Amino acid sequence: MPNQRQLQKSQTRAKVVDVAMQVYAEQNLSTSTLAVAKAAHVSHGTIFAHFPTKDDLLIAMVQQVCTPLVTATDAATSLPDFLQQHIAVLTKYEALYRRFISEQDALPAAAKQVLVAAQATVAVHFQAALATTSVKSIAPGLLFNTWQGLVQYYLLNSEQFAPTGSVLARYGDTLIDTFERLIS
Amino acid sequence: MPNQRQLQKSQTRAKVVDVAMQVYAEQNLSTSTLAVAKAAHVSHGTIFAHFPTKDDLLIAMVQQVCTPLVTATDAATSLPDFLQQHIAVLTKYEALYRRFISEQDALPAAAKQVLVAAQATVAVHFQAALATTSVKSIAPGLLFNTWQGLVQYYLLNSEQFAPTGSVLARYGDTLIDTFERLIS
DNA sequence: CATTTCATTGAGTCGCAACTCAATGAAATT
DNA sequence: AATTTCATTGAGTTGCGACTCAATGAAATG
Repeated sequence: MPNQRQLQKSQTRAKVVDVAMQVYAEQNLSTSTLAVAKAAHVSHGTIFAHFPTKDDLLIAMVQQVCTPLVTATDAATSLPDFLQQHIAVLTKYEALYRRFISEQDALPAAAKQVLVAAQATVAVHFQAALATTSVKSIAPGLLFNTWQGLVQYYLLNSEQFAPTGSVLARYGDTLIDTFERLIS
Repeated sequence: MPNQRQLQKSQTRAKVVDVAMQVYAEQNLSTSTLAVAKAAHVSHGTIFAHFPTKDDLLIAMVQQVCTPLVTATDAATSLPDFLQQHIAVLTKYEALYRRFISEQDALPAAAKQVLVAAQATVAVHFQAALATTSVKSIAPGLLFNTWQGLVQYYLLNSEQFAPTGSVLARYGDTLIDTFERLIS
């Protein structure tokens, strides 16, 4: 029984989160809430009518990104498949995900926890996928960290690797290939 | 002919940089210059008498860290030696170096350039060291990025890997061992 | 139709951080 | 000894960002 008011409210909230994700994908996390309000064509006060603090808005954004990460990697059937899926989702949220990992200290503790929890789950999915392949005698945890490190390294330095456009679109396949060679 | 005044001035400057490095190793880069002044037991104005802007102070700090990185890795004679040296220097500046890579967007462009240039030089040293060993047929650049990614991954997530104390002191050897196995 | 609810507004408050500058006094110069 | 230089000081200025709240008017309710 969503009446017109409730509908309007939830739409506004969704719009704010959506626009905030675009804004923070392009500008750093200390960008003002006023800038978000302007981009979303709502008043500054509206932001705070929906999110008590800026931190709460950030948390909502982090959740929005982490959910697909977890579900996509869960569906993976093999290691190559996992790597593909992982890159695919990250590519979709590339710019914003990059902010999250590179400006972790600007995130509230609660958001960090969400990020860490998601990463842990992805690690579990990695190891499940890994079990289908035979690899070197290296602890699976270290293999995951190597993979994650490699991907994040390209993300963090995307300005050098791909000054314009998506690093992962450009180097995703290379990264997958390199990792598969390393562990075989 | 360093005057007493000139001596005093350069000492003050050195002290400010030194203390700033300690402060920013512990707190994020948006920590106020006033906090640095207090920690260094100088007035707030003194900071700006030596550094026109906060950015200039940050640049001085980045240079202070990058110099030993470049010189230490230059001296490396073999790949294992390189990895050792690299970890050794990073361990010394661990907390601060972590800030630099994790809060790059808080750094002025000039500081970023210094960081990027240093990294490029270290990469060259890596490849020189790599030439002494025979490894898989993977582009040397990708191998370096894998190594760098692995190390930075541990640094960025040091809170999880080593909540108290140095991650590299604890995992440096593991990282070296893992990397050497991967490429052999 | 009258009354109440409530999402939205935007001007205003509060606090903090970078940066300024006239004043101070000790060292350098004459 | 008198005068000048200059490193240092810290109270003050400026700007900006998060957050508040009384007002508004359209939708819900009776």
